[in-house]
Order: sequence, then structure tokens, then C-alpha cells
Amino acid sequence: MGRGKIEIQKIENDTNRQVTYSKRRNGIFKKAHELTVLCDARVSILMLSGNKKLHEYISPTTTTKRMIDDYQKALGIDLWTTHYDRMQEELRKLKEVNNNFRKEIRQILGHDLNELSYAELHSLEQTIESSVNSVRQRKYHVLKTQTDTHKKKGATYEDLQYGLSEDIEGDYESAVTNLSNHTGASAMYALRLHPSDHDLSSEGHFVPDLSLN
Amino acid sequence: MGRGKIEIQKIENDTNRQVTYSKRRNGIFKKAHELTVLCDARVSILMLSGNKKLHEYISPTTTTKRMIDDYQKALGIDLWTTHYDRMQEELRKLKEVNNNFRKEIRQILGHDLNELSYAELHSLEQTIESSVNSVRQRKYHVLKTQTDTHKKKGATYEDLQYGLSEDIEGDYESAVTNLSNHTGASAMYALRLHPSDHDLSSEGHFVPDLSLN
DNA sequence: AACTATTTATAAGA
DNA sequence: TTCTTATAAATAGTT
Repeated sequence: MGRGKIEIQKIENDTNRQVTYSKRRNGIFKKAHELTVLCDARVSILMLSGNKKLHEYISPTTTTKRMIDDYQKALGIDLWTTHYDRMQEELRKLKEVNNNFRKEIRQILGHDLNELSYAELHSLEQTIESSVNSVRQRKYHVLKTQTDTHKKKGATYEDLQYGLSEDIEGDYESAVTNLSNHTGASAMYALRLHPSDHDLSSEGHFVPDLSLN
Repeated sequence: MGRGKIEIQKIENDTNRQVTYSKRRNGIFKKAHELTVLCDARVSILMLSGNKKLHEYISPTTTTKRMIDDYQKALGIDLWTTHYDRMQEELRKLKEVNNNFRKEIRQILGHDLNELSYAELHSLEQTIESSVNSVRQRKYHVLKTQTDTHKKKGATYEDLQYGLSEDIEGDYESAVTNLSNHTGASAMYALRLHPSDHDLSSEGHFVPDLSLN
């Protein structure tokens, strides 16, 4: 398609070959883009000229990496995915374990109980009662210790009972924050006394995006 | 270049789009091959049609893998490593969230309380008390419902009180197992009333090996 | 899958 | 290079 027909064989004249490369490269990229738009396709083109210069076209709707991934998936081959596959499997398992933890915490905190049987509820009740006893014991232990310390400074037991002692009061005001920081983002569950029934997965917890774009 | 000029925008007619894709794909591949021969170039084309079918052209003088390697070398990047690093970061975050969940569960269940202040313990105690109330309420609701059903079959309230009714007894014996299965591997925490102080990370939970040898 | 009227790409020249 | 333009090639609509 030009002033004259040409044979499809290597153009021996260097300049000429270079010019033709440049013109035709642009032609192909243009057609690739038209195909992308016209047919909703994804195209990746890599070109190396004779003098080793690289040129690339990639449909705006994708990335070269994704195209290469799709290519490998489609052919069922594995250029470099041994680690990749293992990591994906690990991510999947961690996500699963994570969701189980979430569910478990919700149940321990008294939510999502509808699917539990009477016996399961009974068991859960005992577990939590046992827990509250542990906490209570520890609390009194701390109270006693702090009281002893305090008494030496002249504070009364009553000060502590009602949380009015300066030290303790200060502690109390930051308790929620402290525990949250201490156990990480998820700790908010433990301290929200009457959590709403909001979807937990959308309340500021780290929910990794595994889409791997 | 046809009977009529067309706008470069998505062809809405499905059949038409498919036909055009096929024709133009061949046109591009033909031109890619001509470029290869005329200009001594290397071309790699990957195409994904709208319906996710992959087509490929590769210059006979190279391979797709070599082109991808050249591409990465030319850009001074390593797509796989980048991806790998991102996955590692996701794994790290998930592990962290996971450990936070573990720690939180242990504290809700009344363990690892030593590092909590009096105020934190008080808050935790209230949370757990609230939880046990929820569970108890639900338990009685279930009990009431089951009792009503049972009465129609002639069972007494006492049967249920002591868990001796055939149905309920069967449930109870498998309660621990059921809840474990239900919430996944991690649920064992909720039901082990007085867990030892063993290292939790080595008790059958999924702890991914991230060493990636 | 072929046909063909047109449009588009481009080889050669400026 | 870039532009021009005659001509080859691709292809849109049709069969």
C-alpha cells in the first residue's frame, strides 16, 4: 500500500528499514488501540527494533503485568509462579482463619447466637462465666495491690472503690484507648459494651484486598 | 476502510463486534509479521477478546518469555518481585491482625490479664458480663422454644432443665465439637475453660510459614 | 466464509 | 525528519 508494491522480505537499506519500522510500528499501535475500543479487547504489544530499542502498546483498560498473568493462566504454564501460588494459598488460609476469629469474637461477645443450639449456648455461657471470674479475680488482685500502695500515701479504700483516686481515674479515662492500642485494631470488640449489629468487616479493621490487581 | 466509515467506539452489536475482532486481529497479526520480516524486529502480541479468549502473535525469531524478559530488563523492573513484595506485605498484615485476634480472644476469656490496669480490667469485666447476659437470654429463648415443641411430644420441662431429654442430650455431647467446627479451628479457645499457658501459636492453628525458602 | 466498495495505510518522492 | 500522494492493503457491510 504505497507508491509501489513491496515484497515481504528484509529491507536491506538501513535508513529505509528504520523509517518503515517507525511508520509501521505506529500503524500497528493505532490498529491495536482501535481494536481495544471497537471490540472491548485487551492488547499488549512489545516490540524490539533491530537496534534493540523497545516499544510498547498496552490497552488503557489493563496493564502489561496483568496481560502477562492472564497469558500464563490461559496457557496453564508457570514462568515464575511457584512462590506466587504458595503465597496465594497462604493468603487464602489466613483470611479464612481471620474470619473465623471474627465470628468467634462476636459469639463470645453475645452476638450471632441464632445458629447455636441450646447445648452450645450452655457451653458458651459457662465459658464466659469462667472468663468473667478470671477477670474479676485479677481486678481485685490489682485493686488490692494498688490499695496497699496507696495506703502508704494516705489514700482510702473508698477513693479506689469509686475510681476517684487521681492515679486510677487517670487510668480509667484512657482505659478503652489503652486496651485498644494494646491488642491492636480488633480490640474494640472487647470494649464496646453494646455493639450494634453493624457489619463488622466494614468498621475500620484491616481487611486486606486480595484482588491482586 | 470498508463500505462505510465507522466511528472508533465500541461496537454494540455482539455478533458484529465478534466478527470485527476476528478480522482486525488477523490484520494486526499479519502486519506484525510483516514488520518482523521487513525490519528484522521482534514482536510479541497478547490479546484478550471481550469474552476472555486469548490470542497471541510472537515473532518466529524469539519467544514470549524472552520478550517479557527483555521488556523487564529494558524497564529495569521485575514484575514478579514487585508482586511478590506486595503479597508479602499482605501476609504480614494478615498475620498481625490474626495475632491481635488471638490476644483479644485470650483476654476476653480471662487470660493474659497481667498487663491490664484496674480500669481496663473493670471495662473488660463489664463487657464480658454483658456478653454472658446475651448468651443467657438467647439460651432461655431457645429453651423456651424447644420446650414448647417438646411439650407437644410429651416431654417435661425438667427433662430439658437437666439436659436429659434425648434430643438435647445428643446435642450436648457434641456441643464442643459442633461449635468448634462451626467457627473453625480457632473456636477451641472459646470452649477450653482453663487452657494451659502453652504457646498458642503451636496448638494446631494455622500458622503460615512465611520463610519462603 | 466470500465479495467488493470504500476507507486506510504506507512506499516513494519532495 | 515530516509532508504529500499515488497506490496497495485492509476491512465494513453485504451476500
